[in-house]
Amino acid sequence: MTQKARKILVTSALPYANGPIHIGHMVEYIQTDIWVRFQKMRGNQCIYVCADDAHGTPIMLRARKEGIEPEALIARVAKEHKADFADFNVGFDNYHSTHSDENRHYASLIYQRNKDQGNISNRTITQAFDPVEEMFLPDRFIKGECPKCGAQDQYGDNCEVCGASYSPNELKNPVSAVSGATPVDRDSEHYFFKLGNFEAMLKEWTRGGHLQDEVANKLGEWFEAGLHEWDISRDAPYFGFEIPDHPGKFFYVWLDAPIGYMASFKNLCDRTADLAFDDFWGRDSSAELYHFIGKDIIYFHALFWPAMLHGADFRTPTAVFSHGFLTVDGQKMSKSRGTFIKARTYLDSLNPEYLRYYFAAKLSSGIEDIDLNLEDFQARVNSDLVGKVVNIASRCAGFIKKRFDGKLADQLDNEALFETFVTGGNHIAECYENREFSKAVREIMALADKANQYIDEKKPWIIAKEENREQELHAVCTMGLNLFRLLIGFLRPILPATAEKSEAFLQVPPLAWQDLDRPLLDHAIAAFKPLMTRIETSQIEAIVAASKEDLEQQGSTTTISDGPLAKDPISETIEYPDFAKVDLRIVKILKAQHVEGAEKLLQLTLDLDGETRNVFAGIKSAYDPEELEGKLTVMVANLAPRKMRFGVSEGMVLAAGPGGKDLYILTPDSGAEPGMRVK
RNA sequence: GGCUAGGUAGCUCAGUUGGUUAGAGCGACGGACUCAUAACCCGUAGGUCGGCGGUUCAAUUCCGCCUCUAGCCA
Repeated sequence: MTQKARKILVTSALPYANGPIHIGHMVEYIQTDIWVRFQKMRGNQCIYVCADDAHGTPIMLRARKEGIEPEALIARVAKEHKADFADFNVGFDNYHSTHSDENRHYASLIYQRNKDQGNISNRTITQAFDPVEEMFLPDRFIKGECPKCGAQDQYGDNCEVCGASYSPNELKNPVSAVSGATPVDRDSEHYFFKLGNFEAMLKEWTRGGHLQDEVANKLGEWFEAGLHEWDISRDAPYFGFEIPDHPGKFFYVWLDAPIGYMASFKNLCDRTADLAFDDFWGRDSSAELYHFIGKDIIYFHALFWPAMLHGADFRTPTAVFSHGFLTVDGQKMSKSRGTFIKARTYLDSLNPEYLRYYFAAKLSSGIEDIDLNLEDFQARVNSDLVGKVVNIASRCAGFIKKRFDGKLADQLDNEALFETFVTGGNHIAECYENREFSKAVREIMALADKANQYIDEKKPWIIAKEENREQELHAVCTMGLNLFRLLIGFLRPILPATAEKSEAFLQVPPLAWQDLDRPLLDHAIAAFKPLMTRIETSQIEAIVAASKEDLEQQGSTTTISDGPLAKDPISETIEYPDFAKVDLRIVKILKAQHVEGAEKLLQLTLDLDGETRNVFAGIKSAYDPEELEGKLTVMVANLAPRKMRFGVSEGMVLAAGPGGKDLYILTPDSGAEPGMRVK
């Protein structure tokens, strides 16, 4: 099987340079790295580049807040990012920055070529402007009351409480999140990328096998809605590249971010012999180009990016591979639960190979989210890697060392079994190629089980005690170690450091896939040293605890301005008669049910000492109906009935919290009975 | 609100182009073994395949509605 080596360029999405890498990010870099290492093991030319995404308003403001130049901020963050990736054994061939000469060059070139082709337009738009800071405000830097539900402290594009989407100028009492000033409208000329010019090209491209089916489905939505022009400019002050010939106007960060892939590759070309930029990016390039991304940024990579490239006479990607998000113990990563785990926090306690293995065991070619279940993580790594795989070497190595002077026999005990492994390897390779890592892992572990069964069947510890069976013992242990060698070869893309240690133990050069169909015979090996140790519960607890500490530290440095009281200050003072007008009563929740078609509401039937009330409460996101029934709570009993879309609501139950899952209804102390007044 | 995905044993996941007893690993329980990092081997128990309705001789699998989880809506 002498296949011609493929030329492949691979990227992961560029991490944003205003914060640390966390384990959610690592899903993508680990997934990509495994695929790249596999390709390299297969003998292909595979180049993996990435960079920090260093531009934009958040970075400018963050630097300002820290009292440093943006360049200093991004230099510091780049150093941290590189260390995190290196320590997770992510083997970039180059890691660059979007704030680089190469990127400025390609951003300007792509802009200019598209402009020459008539793909850029300009017009004046009205935007919110902070008169104190003298800057235009991105939507997420404007806060105010939700125009639909009145919730406080909502961002300029949508409400976290009721889920409504709106434009920033609809917010009530808007304030700039930068200065606290009230924004004013101001006109500015902006430049737009005419995505509509590429409709035919994109329709063909998105259905042309370059995307996963579910992603192509999702994009159908955009085509139906019609392709809008994309605003690619921002006004000064902005940290980014000034648009050629338009002083004071800058490229929007999302324009030059994907161009960072090219810039990083160019940077590598410039210091590598025999690596030519055009071979990979020229319109007629025969090389393969793959982008690994999260499902949240499909839009940019599957529409704007191919269009920009096409419009600028560059090749388009061979494929864009999207993956899902990481949840921890079934929920979004949470700082308060200690599951918002930074890469560095993990590395302080645990071997990166564990997480690489666990992610691999969960990753498929689809875009489903994957869950890091901490208990399962520990059990699975200990059982699969330590108990099964590494143990195979451990249980054979001693005999070889003590009885055979560290030398393997010149033949295998069971060639058929060895062949089974080799054949299994073909399918495992297919799984890697198709990014079905969880399938690959399942098959590798099934083989590991077979290896342990084999050893158990042969019982070398019994043979060793009998006379005249030296040769048999030698062959069995040689067999065991050869099976181990294949397993490590198969796992090498996932566990590069463990593979390296194993290669040192076996005294062989780095394993390539093509080496795996022949056994290692008549060969001296080194003394066995434990390759990997078990995960202790205390190590996981340490990570969770440290992640909670991070939160506390953050809390103290950003002063005390983050609590509920700061977000929603105490209202103006009232007199007792005002309060007395509100008739609060204890009620029993007789019945709670979902309301068909309502996203936020539960319908409650409340018992008020014989009288029943029908109340709609916006607590669906926080409570299951079953858990409410039978509970006592507090209601405003004399609130005027209000007609809602789903019926008349006769009062209001009291609950605290910012919204979403964080809503807590009030419960009286035991002894209270329905109908009692609260005062 | 619209859309794209997902909801299968205690946990993590396979699977079913609709068809007799729905699978694996881990965990639990029982046994065996001692070469090995209390690892490994053999066996047992565990599931109204998210809910309701429809199509069908037959649905976990197809269709509709509902519900929960995640993401996107330039």
